[in-house]
This record gives sequence, C-alpha cells and structure tokens, in this order.
Amino acid sequence: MPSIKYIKPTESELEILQILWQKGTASVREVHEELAKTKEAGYTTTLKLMQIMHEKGLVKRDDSIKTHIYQPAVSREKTQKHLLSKMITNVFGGDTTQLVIQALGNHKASAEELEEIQKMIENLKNQ
Amino acid sequence: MPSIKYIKPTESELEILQILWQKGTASVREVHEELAKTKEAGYTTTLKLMQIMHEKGLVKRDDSIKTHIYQPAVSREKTQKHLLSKMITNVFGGDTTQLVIQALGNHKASAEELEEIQKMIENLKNQ
DNA sequence: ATGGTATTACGAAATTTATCGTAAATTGAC
DNA sequence: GTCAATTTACGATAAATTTCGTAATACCAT
Repeated sequence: MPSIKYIKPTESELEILQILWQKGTASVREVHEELAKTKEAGYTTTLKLMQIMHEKGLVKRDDSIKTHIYQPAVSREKTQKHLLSKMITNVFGGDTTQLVIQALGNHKASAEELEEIQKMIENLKNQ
Repeated sequence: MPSIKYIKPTESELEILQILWQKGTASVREVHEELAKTKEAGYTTTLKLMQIMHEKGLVKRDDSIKTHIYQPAVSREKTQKHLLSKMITNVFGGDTTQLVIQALGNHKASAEELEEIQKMIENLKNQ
C-alpha cells in the first residue's frame, strides 16, 4: 500500500493550478500569458515552475509533441479541502464557524448564494 | 502618509501568533512550552522566530526586563481577514460561497453553531 | 536542407524560511 | 561580589522557493 503523501502546492504553483483547473489543459505559453495579466515574470520562470510541478506530480503532461500540453493531476476539490482545513487549524484555531462568519461578513453575497448556503445548513441540521 | 505594507506571517509565525492571541502576553519560554505540545523544535528556534517577528512588526515586546514579554502587534481578525481573502482568490478563484460550502461540508458543526450562521445570513439578507 | 523561431532543459543565483550552536548578558542565590 | 542558571544576541547552515540566463532541441517556412 503506497502511502500517498499530500504535496502542498506553493503559492505560485496554486496560481498555475488555478489556470489549469479552469482551462483543463494548456501549454506553458498559454499559462504564462494568463499569469502575465496579473503578474510580472519571465516565460522561463513559468516553464520551470511547471516542470517542477510535473516532478512533484501536481500536473501531468503530454510531451509527445514539441509544445508540451499540461493538465492538473490533483483535483481542485481535494486541494481546496486540504488547504482549507489547514487554514482553519492554523489561522482560526480550529473554529470553522468563525471562518464561515468572517467569510460571509467580508463578502457581498447575492441572495441566491445565501439561499444556497441556507439550504445546505438545513440539510446539515436534519442529520 | 506611510504606505503600510501588510506583512504576511509564515506558517511558523502563525503558530506563534495563535498562542499570543490566546494568552495576550507571553515570554519566549511560555510560547515555546506551548509549541512543544504539538511540535518538536529547540528553544532558540522559537526565540529566533519571535525576534524576527519583532523585526517585522508582527509582535511588540517589553524588553525592559530580562525576560522579554511579547504580545501580538497585529490583530487576529485583520490577519484572518487578509489570509482568508487571499485563500479565496488563490484557491477558490474568488468564489466565497464555494469556500463556505466546503467549510460547512467538511465540518461537523453543532446545532448552535449552525443557528448562529443562520442568524448571520438572515441579517445579511435584510440589508 | 537550412535558417529562423519557439520551445524545453539545465543550472545557477537570489530570497525566504526554519533550525540550531555558541557567545554574551542578566538575574538571583549564596 | 561571585557563580550558576536562564535568557537573549548573533551568526551560520540547510532547505525550499522563485527567478532567469543560456544552451539545446524541435518545428516550420522557404
């Protein structure tokens, strides 16, 4: 049974994963252009990051063609879950409710979103 | 107008802030003993971290006496707010609702906590 | 085929974080 | 006052992250 060690993406890696989750697949250049919209960095920096992510197993790639095509190898949901629970422990001292309250407080949620959350809470209460 | 740059605490620094937020004030040794409950590290490591945090302005200290007394210089709430909004952007692509749903889903909240959140949502809806 | 362009590979440097050993300073007990 | 114990100061090291320059490689147009 291979013990699977969770690899925590760095912040730069998360930026890249974010793009890959959204696009599904992308070349280094595509990712780089997307990154460039909000960040200043050279092309080879993005390339190197993605190569390292490949070594770590955070992304897969098709390198049968010249322009390698990358895709995420970790799911968005599992990654979110890991990082969220880490934050709850580390920053909120384990108090999930506090996190939820802060999140709702700092955010102008639409009525629809609030309804959605309310439904979820109702479900939780009836268990 | 001095542009105030937000200093992002590292993970180790957050562990220490967590303790200081809870205790209010503490010596290095007190913090270290508390850390030792969940972590293995030397006393001077804790000391050094706290000294660096002081340089960064994350903590204040009274060094008029031999055993310096530290206290947080950044508020728990503001720090939580910063890190939370960073996570929402970085990990949840800006979707706060998704974060709330994930948080509630992964957590066995008590009925009281759920009520509290419900009240909060009701307040938000009536604005 | 060959030259130009885009891409990847590689390695190195700079930065940040975490760790700890040792020296210096301070305090309290005697 | 002196000594022992505790604490802080300082510097060094190691590891992880980020960055980029240069070289090698592959592809395409001609």
